[in-house]
Amino acid sequence: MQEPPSSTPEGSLIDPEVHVESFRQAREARRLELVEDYVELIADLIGDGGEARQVDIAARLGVAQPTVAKMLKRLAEDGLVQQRPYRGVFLTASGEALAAQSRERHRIVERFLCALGVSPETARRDAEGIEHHVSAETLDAFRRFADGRSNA
Amino acid sequence: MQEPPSSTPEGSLIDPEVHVESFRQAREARRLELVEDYVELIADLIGDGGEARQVDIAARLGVAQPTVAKMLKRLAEDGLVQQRPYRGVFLTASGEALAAQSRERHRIVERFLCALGVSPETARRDAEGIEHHVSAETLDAFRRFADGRSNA
DNA sequence: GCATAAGTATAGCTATTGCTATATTCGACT
DNA sequence: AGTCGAATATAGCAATAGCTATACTTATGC
Ligand SMILES: [Mn+2]
Ligand SMILES: [Mn+2]
Ligand SMILES: [Mn+2]
Ligand SMILES: [Mn+2]
Repeated sequence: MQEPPSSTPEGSLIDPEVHVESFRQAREARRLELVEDYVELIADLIGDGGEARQVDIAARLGVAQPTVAKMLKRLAEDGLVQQRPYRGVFLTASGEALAAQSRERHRIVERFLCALGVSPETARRDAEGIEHHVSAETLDAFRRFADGRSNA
Repeated sequence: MQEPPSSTPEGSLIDPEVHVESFRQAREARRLELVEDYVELIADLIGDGGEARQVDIAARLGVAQPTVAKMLKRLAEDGLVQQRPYRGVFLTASGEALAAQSRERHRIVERFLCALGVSPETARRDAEGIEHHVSAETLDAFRRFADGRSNA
């Protein structure tokens, strides 16, 4: 069941080796989703209140505190955050870099959806998931569109 | 920029109870991603070659065959597919319904990205992930934009 | 200074999604 | 019919991401 030339009836399917690239990219993006959301949220909490506590992270993510504790340990192992026991968590240089990048992309995606005519509430909700699957090229298209709409 | 009263320094953070809604929606979408991709792919394989075999599903998703076998068992338990041992897998009525809906949304997202000026290759890759996080309202905006561009 | 509340750490559980290795079955060809 | 390669089934492992329950530490109020 491969059919390189052209003999099959319906043709909604592309080449398997091309098809698999999309799924691989989506899986990779899914793998990074949580990390990006965490560092972005930590950066926001520090910027807003000077510190990022587990309870606040847990409340905003909608998960239990031990879930946050476990993830912070992993982020620390990955060199993205530095945590002091029974204290808040802080971003390392690479953590800050990833946070800044994630936040900027998030901002652009949300602004783009609004520019397209989506309500602010829906734009906020959908952007939280969409942001992680937007490539540099698509992000550029989003940015251009949103800029064009606000200037016009 | 929320701060109903006004006391904290920076204000990039919204109300926690509003914030958590976005994360919950994204988590729920992530939970359904794989199921949607599977039924959509199975529908395409059946439409293209008359059957959906584990090897072909695995090759297109870029995962190992036992990974597919395990997922098919779960889809069968959920009543989305029907599998005959050592034979291909087929969609139930609800499986077909979910597949049709997922495929349509996928198609609209990819077409939208192309209409926005993104290259077909990037549109294909990004759509594979973005599709799962697009709400009905956003999908409608995508559809309108793409229709407008093709008519103009 | 101490009691108590709040926050954090830790243990242990489950479900999901991937993998490799191997046994079994099916199908096709001689 | 028997053989052999391809496909499937199954077992067992690991990482991720969630949970509850509970112990421990810190901070606050009196
Ligand atoms: Mn984000
Ligand atoms: Mn997000
Ligand atoms: Mn799809
Ligand atoms: Mn997809």
